[in-house]
Amino acid sequence: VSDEAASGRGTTLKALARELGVSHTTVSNAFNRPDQLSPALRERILDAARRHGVTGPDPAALWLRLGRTGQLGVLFTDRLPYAFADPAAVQVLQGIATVAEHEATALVLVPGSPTVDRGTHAVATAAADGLIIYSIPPDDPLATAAFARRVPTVVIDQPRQPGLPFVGIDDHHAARALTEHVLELGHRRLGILALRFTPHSPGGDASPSRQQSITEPLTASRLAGCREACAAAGAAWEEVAVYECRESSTSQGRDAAAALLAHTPAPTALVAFSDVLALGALDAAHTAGIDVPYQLSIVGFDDVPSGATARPALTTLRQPHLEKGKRAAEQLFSLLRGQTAAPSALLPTELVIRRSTAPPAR
Amino acid sequence: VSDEAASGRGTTLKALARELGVSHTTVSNAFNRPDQLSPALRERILDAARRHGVTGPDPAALWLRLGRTGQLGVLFTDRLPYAFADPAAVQVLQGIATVAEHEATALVLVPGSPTVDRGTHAVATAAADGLIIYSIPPDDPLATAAFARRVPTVVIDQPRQPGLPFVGIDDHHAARALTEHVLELGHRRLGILALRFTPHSPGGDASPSRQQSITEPLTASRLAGCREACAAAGAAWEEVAVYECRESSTSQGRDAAAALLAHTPAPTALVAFSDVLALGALDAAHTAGIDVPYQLSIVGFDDVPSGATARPALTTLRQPHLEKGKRAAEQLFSLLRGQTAAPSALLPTELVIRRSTAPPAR
DNA sequence: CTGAAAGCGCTTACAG
DNA sequence: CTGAAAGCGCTTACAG
Repeated sequence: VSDEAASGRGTTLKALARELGVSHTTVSNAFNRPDQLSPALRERILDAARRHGVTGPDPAALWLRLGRTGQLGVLFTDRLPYAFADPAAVQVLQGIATVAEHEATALVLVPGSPTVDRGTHAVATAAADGLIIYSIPPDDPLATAAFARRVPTVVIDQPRQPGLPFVGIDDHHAARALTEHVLELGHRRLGILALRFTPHSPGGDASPSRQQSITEPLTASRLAGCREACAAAGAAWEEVAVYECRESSTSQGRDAAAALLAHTPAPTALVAFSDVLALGALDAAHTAGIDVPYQLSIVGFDDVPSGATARPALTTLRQPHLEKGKRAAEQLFSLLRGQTAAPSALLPTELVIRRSTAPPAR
Repeated sequence: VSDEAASGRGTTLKALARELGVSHTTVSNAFNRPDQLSPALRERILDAARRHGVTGPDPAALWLRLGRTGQLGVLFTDRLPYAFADPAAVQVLQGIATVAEHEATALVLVPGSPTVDRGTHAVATAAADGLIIYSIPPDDPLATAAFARRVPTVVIDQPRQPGLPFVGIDDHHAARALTEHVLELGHRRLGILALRFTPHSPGGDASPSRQQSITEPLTASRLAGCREACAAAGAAWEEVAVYECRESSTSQGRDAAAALLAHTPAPTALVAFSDVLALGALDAAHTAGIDVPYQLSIVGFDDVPSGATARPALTTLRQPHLEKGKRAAEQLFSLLRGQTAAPSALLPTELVIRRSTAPPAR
């Protein structure tokens, strides 16, 4: 019974059975159905198992036999490493992890793919009984491969899929409320730090014509919300400068703010689609010697902790990230238990006014 | 060929073979050994597969048959959800994810356990070819269960295991350097916001006698470094107030600072074992109307982004978190490829002096 | 180029 | 209370 090293696998239950002179089944029962054998024999078997470092049946065999792995798959954006750069996204994952810990369930984080094929493979192959999909472009091969699995699935934010429960917020409404706040302060020349328009668009200053080509639903909804607020306030949308940020990072926020501020006339208020982006803009303003909020107002979106402690503290639109993750995980677990799917959840958002906004100068 | 819904599994290669009137093997070859059959037949098979939503062989069967899953297990602290609250820890995970994405490999995040049994089970059962262990107490059942797997394993920070490669920093030396900075400014009354002493200790003010019972190697090393610096500078260790924080969060930092500042005489400098803790202390000082750095110096440990943008910007000890994760993942991949283990890596650290430290008042 | 056979490690009726 | 048998879905020599 010492083929462990060679096989890369531990001692098998069968080997244990042979050693003890009992049947394969009996060893299995010792682990799974204690009532099927005498306590004495069971102890003898468990003892031998311990001696051989066997903690239980082989997980690969279990999966094949039982058809479940006890693990949840998580598609955490199409660019796994980038997602960790935004605390808002991390909170979503933390929410998922909170539920997973409680259920003693492991989480399989599936990376998207530089190359299409291998990415498809990783999702198709992920050892998971169900999937949580967070912020994936609707036409991404990752999403396609995920849906092809046909396992219980819950979607957070994007992509909404007919028939699948999702958890999210009303992005349109939220962006409108945020923009209204800025407009009500009297600003008319706005700059928007938007998120990406399509999975592979180049980023940068976005002419109105480029705004036609947006395929990312989240960006489209928010931009539409901004536009609606402007229309209601009688502010000309053509004069709103939009900059596309490819990812939510402070460095993109800095670049975007610098570009936006170089417009003539310069915007008096910047609306960022994430706090991380807004924090980058804040930094750019500091560097340029621009006083926030008296020379420039900046608003974010998300309400991450560092926005609250920034100087000036960031006005933002709060959304419940932790709750998003928790809800999605809970829904997935009830799906897995065969309960009928909970209805999709639209979570509440809230405008949080702090110190980074003020009426325009002059 | 429509048992999909029932079985929870997709169409099998066998079913495909039956439908096409070819052998099981031939279908397998279509996926794995294109040279074993005619291109025309291969296309016919792949076509049928597509029609049935079959993206490849069943992953469970593959794992059992081939003995590998193509996934990496990650034990990300013993309390998975808490780890996401510290940006430093998240950066480690980001480093791991960067390499994983590049290798198109999924990551299995295994939660620790409220209850021992189930936690043990989750590690024992994780669908992983190798393990990365990050910041787990040496005697945690999670660690024990992980080592029992006997798969290629790399440890980050803790617990160092004879025979296993690890990636980390010299905590003793780093803490000493940090403390020396404070001492050189002239401070003699220090307060230390330490990390937990043992997995289940209560936290709070830590008398010298309680300091004897530390089992967490990281806390022990750092405290020893502080102590050594004090001894070298002739500062009495008995007068250094130590507070044990159970986890690295701003709220623990606030509580710790409040408790430490209530000592008589109050410390003139606070040394925190993480930036997140230091940021909490900074907040507590603000709230109490204490001016940092002129009435109180605060130093952190880690160098997370929000420490640099805090007001005042945090003096800290930088450690390369991203690099820790990357190195560990790279070492694990070379282990998995059968290369000899790279030697353990001790990564460099650096004292970063910013605005949160100054000579003591008076 | 194709197909029948063995076996990866296990669980679950089922017969004793 | 115990054990022999079937089968989960696949790959890999091997014989044709």
